Amino acid sequence: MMPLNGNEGIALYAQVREAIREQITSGKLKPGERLLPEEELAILMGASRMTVRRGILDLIDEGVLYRRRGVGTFIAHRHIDRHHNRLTGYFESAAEEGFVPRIEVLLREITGATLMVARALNLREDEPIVRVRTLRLADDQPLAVHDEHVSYRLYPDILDAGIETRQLWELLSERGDPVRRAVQRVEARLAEDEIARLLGVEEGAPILYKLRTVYSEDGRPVEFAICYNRGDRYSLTTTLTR
Amino acid sequence: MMPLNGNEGIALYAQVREAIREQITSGKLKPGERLLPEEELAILMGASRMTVRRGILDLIDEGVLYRRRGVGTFIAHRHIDRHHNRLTGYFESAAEEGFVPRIEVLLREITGATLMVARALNLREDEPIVRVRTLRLADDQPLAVHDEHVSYRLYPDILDAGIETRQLWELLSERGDPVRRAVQRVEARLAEDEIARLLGVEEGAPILYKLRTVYSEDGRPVEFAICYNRGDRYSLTTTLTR
DNA sequence: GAGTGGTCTAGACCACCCG
DNA sequence: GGGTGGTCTAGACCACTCG
Repeated sequence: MMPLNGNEGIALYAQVREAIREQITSGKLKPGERLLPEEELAILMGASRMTVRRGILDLIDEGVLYRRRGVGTFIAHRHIDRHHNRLTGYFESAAEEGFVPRIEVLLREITGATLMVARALNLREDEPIVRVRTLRLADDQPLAVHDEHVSYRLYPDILDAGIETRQLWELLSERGDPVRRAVQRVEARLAEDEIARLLGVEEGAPILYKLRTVYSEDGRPVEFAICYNRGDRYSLTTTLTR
Repeated sequence: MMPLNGNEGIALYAQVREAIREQITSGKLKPGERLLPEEELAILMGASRMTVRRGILDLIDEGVLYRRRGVGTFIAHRHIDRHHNRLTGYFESAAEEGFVPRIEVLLREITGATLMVARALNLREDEPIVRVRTLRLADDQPLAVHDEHVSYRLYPDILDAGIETRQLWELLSERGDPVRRAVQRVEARLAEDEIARLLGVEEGAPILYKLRTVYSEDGRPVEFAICYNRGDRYSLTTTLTR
């Protein structure tokens, strides 16, 4: 472990974190081996113990390291294990997973909130909302139908903003409501007439049905989506921690 | 915000965190309002700024607070928003969600790893594994069929340990491999003959199909499960963060 | 008892945002 | 320019684990 070279503009704890990560990915530190104690790392890297510690804690959070009190900090096996709980847009996901994304707008309207939508968005029933129904295609094959809802009062001009090529909440971010987290629930269902037709599957084909509420930084719900995903082409991965 | 009373044995930052949380849940601090600056809180609560900060950061992680650089720390709306990414056992979940859990062991055997199992557990194909198939019931209604797999070499005596009433990985924890995280993938599928019969549904009924690999603290995969969940009774909730 | 991580302090300087 | 959070320091004491 060498002293850190002066990467100016990057926080020291981040440099510590990446230096340790580099030692692992380069194979100088192997799974199961013990990391040097915080104190020694601090001296070697020319940082305070608290700073080294912060870098280490980041890596523990990622599952790259683990520690046992009174014993030491160790390199975990299988640090391939990414977090799968990042909120990403359709185009981002496509870039990561390597497919060509396309979105077709099937419907856009201003209508009254159903009870389910109203509850999710913290509105009263029948309050005006913008509803956009889109078909999402991956490599030109239908993947999902989304029904997205936002409050019309909060975002009266959202329909003019190029929904064809952007995820709705990317637009919301630019309007001063940066989305920060989402809660989604999935179920298995069967395709019914219209959804089956749109997705190009038989009626009774399996559908991963997903309800997603997206919250802005300040904790307000800003978007609610009902998603019908083709069971044969769509799966969802999650990381759980104890 | 009062000075902390001497709750001995509890870390000061945790007391800070809970004191702030209490101010929010009791309504003394309302959504959208600004929290006192770190410096002032430190003085009021009789702790150092770094300690107060740590408590605040915990709450930000939970989505209870949010902050803007150079501006302040604010109380988020809707702090109902729990993290849904906690790895819990069937009996824990039942206690939280309020149903009566029951597990019936359908099959237990020592067999060779299929390719899928071997890949997940980092073994070679045909290496001996313990396989346990269980039926999980909620309020005496079938909910899911699980096929759980662990390495026979690592846990030769796992079959003697009361799988009927315990989740497999709870036993693993007691054997010195505390489970720490899991990665699971879900898809929608249709029930086929045997699974349909076991779950008490028609063939072609929707099934939430889940593959779950559970990792121990040190990052080794310790358990791999294939789960068939009844689509009409089972849903899965996840929190995503940006 | 020696070594480790867990907590905590009382400062400090900086970057950012606002009026 | 004044207030905020973001980073960083150089110590300190404690709790836990292990031989």
